[in-house]
Amino acid sequence: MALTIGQVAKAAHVNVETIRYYEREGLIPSPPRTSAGYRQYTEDAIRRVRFMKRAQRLGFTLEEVGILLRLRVRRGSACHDVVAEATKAMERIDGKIDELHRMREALATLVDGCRDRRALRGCPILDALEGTNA
Amino acid sequence: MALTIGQVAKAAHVNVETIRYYEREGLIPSPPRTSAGYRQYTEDAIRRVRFMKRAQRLGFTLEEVGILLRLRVRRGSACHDVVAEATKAMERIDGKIDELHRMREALATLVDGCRDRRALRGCPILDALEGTNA
DNA sequence: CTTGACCCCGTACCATGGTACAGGGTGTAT
DNA sequence: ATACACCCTGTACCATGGTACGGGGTCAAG
Repeated sequence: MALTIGQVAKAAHVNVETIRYYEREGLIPSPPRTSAGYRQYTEDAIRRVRFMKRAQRLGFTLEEVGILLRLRVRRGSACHDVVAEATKAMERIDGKIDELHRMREALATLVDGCRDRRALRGCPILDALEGTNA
Repeated sequence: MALTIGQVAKAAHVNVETIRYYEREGLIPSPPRTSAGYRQYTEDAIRRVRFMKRAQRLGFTLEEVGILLRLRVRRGSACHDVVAEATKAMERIDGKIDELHRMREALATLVDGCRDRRALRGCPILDALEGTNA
């Protein structure tokens, strides 16, 4: 049995309006409707919305999320483009992972300093990120 | 010699208005002024702004960035709170890193599928993230 | 057969994070 | 001494990503 918009929203921990907003923006496909006009979703919609929220928390815009969601292998078609786009995305992800590792390091330094009751001069967070690429 | 707002903006690759905005929002300290009222920054301001932009790209809000920037060891003071806050931040960072690794995996799967000219059914990005915590 | 929880559409509004003037002063190079 | 790039304040505006109505239809339970 198909899911209503309310069920999808609940499962994905978002507002009903958010799902309609995504549909308006073309980020999730318009689902089939019942004769009364109710949207009918499958489980896939839940996964999709969860993915969108996850990606947003990682600093991707909805536009970027849309690009990721449209990446899929269609037979005989634009494989080259898919690989190119996916590769670009992977590079950006690697960059993010690196930056997060550096931030983590900085915080660890801060905690250590605190634990040792050593006075740290300056701001370790800034210090630890010193000299990284703009 | 002190830096003008324009020099800081250029070095941090942001707009002059952005720096004034951060100051209004209390995210960077109000710098001293010349007798003519010009703001006088040090190199530190550049690092600070760069850090803010970096953190934003990683999905932190300016408010969260503000909390991170205020984390530092002050002698004799609230070490416990600093450790607690830093630990929380580290956990959130670890979560982000995990999610990014999963996204990366998903993209790698997609690229492999393309390279092998195998037809993948469904969307590998969604599939690879299946069953992860909401 | 009505009540309550849910759905529809449309439009307006909101918070965050800036960006863009307008109107005026500064500083230095020629 | 005048031009030009830069600084100041204030206020208005903008894009993104939603959120909140208002006015109305739907459907299952009692």
